[in-house]
Amino acid sequence: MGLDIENQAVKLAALAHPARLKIVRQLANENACCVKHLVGTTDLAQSTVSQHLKTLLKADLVFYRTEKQASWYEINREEFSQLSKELDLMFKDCCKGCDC
Amino acid sequence: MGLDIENQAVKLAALAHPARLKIVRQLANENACCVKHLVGTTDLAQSTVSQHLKTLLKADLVFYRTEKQASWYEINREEFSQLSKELDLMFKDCCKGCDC
DNA sequence: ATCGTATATCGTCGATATACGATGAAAGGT
DNA sequence: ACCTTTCATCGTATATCGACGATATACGAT
Repeated sequence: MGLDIENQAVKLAALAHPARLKIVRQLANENACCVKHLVGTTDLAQSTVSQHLKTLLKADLVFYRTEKQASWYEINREEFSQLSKELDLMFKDCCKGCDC
Repeated sequence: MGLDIENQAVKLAALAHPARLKIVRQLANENACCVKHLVGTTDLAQSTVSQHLKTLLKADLVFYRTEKQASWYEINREEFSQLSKELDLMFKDCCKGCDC
């Protein structure tokens, strides 16, 4: 059971921006970060970072929880793993409809 | 030597559209297709398909050659392989700055 | 109650993306 | 020479993205 093509496109689009890639790397390194910390590691306004996080959240690439007055975003490794595998299969799938 | 973050974003953006994902799958299955054939497998105008192919070409995800009056686009498996690997590393890279 | 901190959302605006039809170039066939 | 096929590019209309500042919300501290 793979992702449908629309869902794949949403996830890929969520990653298709340098700022969001940086955020994802940061999350991968620290597992979870609050927004203020991510604002510190990028040179973007807080509202812009929140917007990027919303994009990642909608694509299910991160988890979200609040703790006290802070919001914590955590990387969703399962989804990354699946996306990576599907990308790998995508270009290897050279034999649909033939016998090799 | 990995791709820089801008290049990663360009490649991911090139894949972040259902029509281009379908085109890529078609190319993966048949290795190479001419434009007319790809127009037949999508429900888009020929000019739109050409535009999508240009996007994939700029991201180095496909090769291009002309043969007779046709243009052939071929999947670049090397680039897909690298992108897939980097995506895989991205979310696994939990240990930058520690010893594990 | 008020203040300060952390975050989300809104409104705006320029830039980019996406779709189409029209047009033109290249090459093959008659 | 002329027509057809195949494709790229241009022009245009519309939608979405990406950035910011301003504002709203939530909550802990004083």
